[in-house]
Amino acid sequence: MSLQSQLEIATKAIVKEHFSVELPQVDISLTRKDQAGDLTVMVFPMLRHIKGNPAAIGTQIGEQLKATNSHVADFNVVQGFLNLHIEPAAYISAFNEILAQEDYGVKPIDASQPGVMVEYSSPNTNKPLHLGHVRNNLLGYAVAQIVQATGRKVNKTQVINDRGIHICKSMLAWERFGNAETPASTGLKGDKLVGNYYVKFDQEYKKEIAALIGEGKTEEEAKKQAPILLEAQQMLLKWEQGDPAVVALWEKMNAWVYEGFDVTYKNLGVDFDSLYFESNTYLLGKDVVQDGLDKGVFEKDPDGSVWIDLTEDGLDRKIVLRSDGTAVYMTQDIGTAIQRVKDFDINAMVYTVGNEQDYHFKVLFLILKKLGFDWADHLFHLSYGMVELPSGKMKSREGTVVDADELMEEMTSTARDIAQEQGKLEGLDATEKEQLYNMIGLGALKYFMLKVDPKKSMLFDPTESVDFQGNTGPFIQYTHARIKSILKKSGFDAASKNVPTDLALTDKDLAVIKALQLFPDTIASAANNYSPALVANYVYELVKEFNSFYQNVPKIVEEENADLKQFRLLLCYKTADVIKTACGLLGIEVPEQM
RNA sequence: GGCCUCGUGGCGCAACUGAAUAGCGCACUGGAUUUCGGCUCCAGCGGUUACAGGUUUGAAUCCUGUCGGGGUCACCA
Repeated sequence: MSLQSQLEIATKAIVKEHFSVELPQVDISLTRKDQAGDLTVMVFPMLRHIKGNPAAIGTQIGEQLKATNSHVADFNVVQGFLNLHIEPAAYISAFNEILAQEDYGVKPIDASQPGVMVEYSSPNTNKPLHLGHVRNNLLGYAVAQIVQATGRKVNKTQVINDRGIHICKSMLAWERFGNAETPASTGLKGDKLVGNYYVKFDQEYKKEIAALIGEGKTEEEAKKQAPILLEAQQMLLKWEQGDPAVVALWEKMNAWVYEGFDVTYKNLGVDFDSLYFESNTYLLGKDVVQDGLDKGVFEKDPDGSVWIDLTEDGLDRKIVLRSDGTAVYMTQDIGTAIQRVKDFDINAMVYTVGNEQDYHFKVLFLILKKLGFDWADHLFHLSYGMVELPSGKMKSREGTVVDADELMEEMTSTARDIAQEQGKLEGLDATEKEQLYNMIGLGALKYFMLKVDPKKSMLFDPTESVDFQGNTGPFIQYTHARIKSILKKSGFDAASKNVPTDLALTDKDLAVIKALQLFPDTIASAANNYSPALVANYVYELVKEFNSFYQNVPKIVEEENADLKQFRLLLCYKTADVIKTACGLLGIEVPEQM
């Protein structure tokens, strides 16, 4: 149990004894650096339960804590802040506990409890993944890892939008202009090839529109009447009717896309435990509509369309079934959610989807709740903002798409330049070097994207992200590599893992222990908030604290006090370990040397 | 226009969800180390938290309004 938790319990007990009040919770935070003390008990929030002067209450609690708790060496009270001075020995024993844990910070999975499904990526199959997908994938994957680290089962999934007019457009253009090209014959990744034909379709479509306008039609008419579009719509109908030729083409081209996606996912370092194909799920949810009508949640209009009226909840009236009886997006999502709970042992779901769909998910979750599903309270829309580049905005419909593969390639290439110039790469063969460049380039990309609060739109600056200094992935990786180097040079032996509690430590030693101690709480909080940024910021803080220690402490390798030397090496060892684990949660690898 | 969301030093981001003098990185200025790794560390400069009210012992955070950016308002997905 962490020091904080122990002191929370102790404080509650004291308050109960001396003020006869049961506090629901006690806030204990790290003492600000400019104040004396280690941990601070917040007295202000107690004023709601205890009447009196905050300083006096603080003093009374402080005196009791000092008298009864061996960890508390002393205290001071400033206004409503009770600053506790903790015995160094308490930190040393905390550190000993940390050392004893193999997977410090990570809880083993409790298979008996229902899990969480985390959906991310969910691409369309008509074009390659782009910068927006990268943020989506990194966020979804990291959240999945973080939630899993708290001991919950996690199922990573994606909904593949494999049907619809968009893929028919690619299919049609390929059929017409493709000359039977294949990924094998062109050497192109399958998703790129199919994406090219999507672009080709659009070009032809625009030509036809221009021609029709030339014939005197309005733009609106032209857009609806362009022959190539009509043909694509025809193709979609045929697909829905199961036309063998169309289905075969559809299967062939989608297969190309999946091969391409697999490569991108592999390079990004993400994976999935299950897949949902929209071609299988797009009809789901219709049966629930009747159920909703019976329950009075939905209402039927005279034309046969079915709606839900959410005006009382401050939202709109939303359609859930068309007048021709076919499903809409919402119907499908309702059905898919229900299906997932049937398919897997889960009672919570996270949807990683851009913030342009905030409204959709608000409605979806509300409908599911009104339909009475008990798991509907545990749905979360991991909503994220757009990624912009220094040069301007990035969005697929504006044409200037940054391709995910190319982005990763560029990051690796930049990392290669920097590392070749200033890296320590002795003893690495060519393959290992390439792996390292890849690790650094991707680490830069991932860290930069994940350190930002998901819901905010962000600016991705590739150059800044690969900087070896500052708040970047490579800086963290570098620190890890350096620690490993120190351990190697020192002949460190991890077998002796017990630090004598009477060892005299400096503030810098203690500061690193304090930082290490925060790791489990950080993971818990990141999981509760579905926020990888908390983990990212934590690693950075830890790394800074370590560097400060490293700089201010005499050379460890030459330390003559054997106990102190071993302690400091253990501190290095465990710091490296936590950096690695924390980065792992973010999908970032850390090198042994760089 | 309605609804949602964001607005923090020149730039990029924090602030444990209401607490102390709003932190950090880049950039800029000085300094320390420069044989544990080229790095790193220490210090300085720089903010009326878009603006105006309000609630509170206490507000970047909650409420109201204004301004500005983004999103969304399909029997598309």
